Parts: sequence; structure tokens; C-alpha cells
Amino acid sequence: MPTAALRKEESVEQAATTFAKDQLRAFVERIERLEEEKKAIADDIKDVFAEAKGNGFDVKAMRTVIRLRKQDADERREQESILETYMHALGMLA
Amino acid sequence: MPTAALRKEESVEQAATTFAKDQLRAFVERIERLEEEKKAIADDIKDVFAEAKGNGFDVKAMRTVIRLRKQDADERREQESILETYMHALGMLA
Amino acid sequence: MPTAALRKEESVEQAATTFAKDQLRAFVERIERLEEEKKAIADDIKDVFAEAKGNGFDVKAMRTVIRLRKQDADERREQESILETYMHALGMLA
Amino acid sequence: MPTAALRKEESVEQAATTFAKDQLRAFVERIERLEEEKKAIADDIKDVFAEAKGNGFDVKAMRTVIRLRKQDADERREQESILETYMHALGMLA
DNA sequence: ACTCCAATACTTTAGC
DNA sequence: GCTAAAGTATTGGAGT
Repeated sequence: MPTAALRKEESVEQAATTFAKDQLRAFVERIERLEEEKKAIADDIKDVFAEAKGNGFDVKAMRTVIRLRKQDADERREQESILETYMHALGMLA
Repeated sequence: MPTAALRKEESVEQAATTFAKDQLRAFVERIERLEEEKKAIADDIKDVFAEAKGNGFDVKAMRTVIRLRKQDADERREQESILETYMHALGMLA
Repeated sequence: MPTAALRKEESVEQAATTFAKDQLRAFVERIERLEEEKKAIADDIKDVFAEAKGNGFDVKAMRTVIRLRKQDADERREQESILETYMHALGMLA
Repeated sequence: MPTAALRKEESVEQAATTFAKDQLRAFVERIERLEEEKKAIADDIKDVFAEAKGNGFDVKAMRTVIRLRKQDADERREQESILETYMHALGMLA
């Protein structure tokens, strides 16, 4: 993180304020940039669905397939977490 | 992506089915890859908010600011005008 | 829904405005009342968890149990919905 | 809910376990009942919003108004002040 | 335009 | 008290 340049004309408080302002602006702009990227990817996804649809696939069914695959992936973590909870409840874990 | 080989043993219909299956798989995998990227960016955004919070900024206000910057001026005026009307109606303003 | 009383002193437009105002206020108050009730129930739920905890039960494990039971209930609807989607995709429905 | 009968054949430990089980079941069912009630009220709220919408009101603005009414004045001023500061810093105001 | 569903954001709660 | 996670509410987008 760059230090705030303290110009002669500024009081210490003004410098602090200026610094916070710049810092805030930097955070906001970083987030906005990331959100643009995210939006671009979301648009890409839409395009792929549209292309699939153009090739005769049922988009809703595709979404279901993708969702189920993701659930399968998530489920293991989930199951492990549940198991842990139970073992803890039964005093088998710390 | 390999093309669907039309083996001697396959009927034309089987080939078509195999092709559709491969094509579907390809679409699904492209989407899954894109969703992973999207997730990564979403995580980055979270990190930035966390960092901002660690520097003393109010995350909720930051979100508001970012939302407002995204709205165009007309839309914003529109919303504010409706809100004002309602607040008036409910005696929340002058 | 009660009609808006049109007082002699009011113009038609004022009456309309007054009516809308009263109507808005009525809607808002109905919602606020419902939200209070909802809050009260949420508090009751908290109390039950606290009581269970006081009787030596593990709250997190209880939440897990409740969530799983709810999933079982939801799952049937979900499975039916998925089945429908597939049947549709395969041209077996509508 | 029946109390746990302590049958001759049961050891004290078994009885304790049975009792705990029944007690747990009772807690879980109480919570599930309460959650159903909560859900019913949430649905009622949705209905009221839908009705308001059908009468030409802007649901989003209504939600905002309700949220603001819930905040106490101090808190509201606080939030507005932070927001203003941030908007200033980003050149969105004066 | 409107409904429905998925995604996001916010709030609350549990554990450290 | 703070961080991490769950649950809940709100928003936006896709399909009809």
C-alpha cells in the first residue's frame, strides 16, 4: 500500500482524509473492474447456452444436469461436514 | 474435441446419438469451466471487500455506492422520486 | 377494500391522491404487522433451541437434523420436477 | 407425546437414551411446526406485496420505505452520513 | 408484461 | 469480539 503524500499545503488531517479518499476510490474501482470481468464471463455462459440451444439441446435440462453434477461435487463436502457434526455431538471428536 | 467416429458396427442413429452426447458433454464442460472462473472472481471480490473492511471502511455503504454508480442517472432520479413520494405519503418526510 | 371518502373540499385529483396515500399506508401497515408476527415466531424458535441446548442437546446437530428432514420433504418435489424436465427434453411431455 | 415408559427389561441407560430420543423428537417437531407457521406468514407477506403491485404500487420502493421505517432515526442518519461521505469522496456529489 | 427460478446480498448464529 | 458459516431476503434474468 502506497503511503499518502503529505503536501506542504495540507494539514495532517487533510492528508489523512485525502489518503482515505484515494484508498476508497481504489477499492471501489478494483471491485468494479472485477465485476465487469464477472459480467463478461456470465455473458459467455449465456452465449454457450444459446449455442447449445441452437444445436437443438434443451437449455432447462442442461441446467438441471449441471446443477446435479455440482451437487454431487458439493455433496461429499456436505456429507463430511454432517458426519463431523454428528461425531462431535456424540463426543467422538474434540 | 474429437469428431464422432462412425464405426462400422454403429447404425446412423447410434452415431447421431453418440455425437449428440459428445456435443452435450462439451457444452456442459465449457459452462462448468466458465462457472469456475466466475466463482474465482466472486471470491476475489469478497477478498477486496474484506480488505477494505480491514482498513476501516463500511462495507455496506461501499456496496450502496457501487450500486448507485451502476445505475444511470435517470433511473436513480426515478427511484428517488418514487421513494420520496412514498415517504411523504407515510409522513416520514416534511 | 373501503372506498375513498370524497370530501366536498377535495378536488377529484386530491381525492385520488388521498386514496392512494391511504391505500399505501394500509398496505405498509399490514406488512409491518405480519413481519412482527414473523419475528415473534422466529424468537420462539430461538427459545426452543435454547431450551434444547439447556437440556444438553447439540444445537448445530439439531439444525442439521431439521435441515435433512426438510430436504427429504423437498426432494420429492425436486425429483418430480427433474423427471418432468427430462421427459420434456425427450419429447415425452407437451 | 407419551412419556418414556421405563420397562422392566430396560436398563437405566436405555431408559435415559429413550427419553433423550423422545425429548429430541419433541424439540424437533416443535421447531418444525413453528417454521411452518413462519413460512405461512412469509407467504402472506408476499401476497400483500403482490396485491399492492396489482394496485399500481412500486414494490421495490415499498420495501425500501419499510426498511427505513424499521431503522431508528439515529441509525438512519448515521448510514446516510457515511454514504454521503463516500459519494463525496468518489465525486458523486457536489 | 409477468411468473418463476437462480444468483446475489444481507443478517443472524455458532465457534474460536 | 471476531471470523466463519448458515439461513433468509431481495434482486435479476429466462422463458412464456
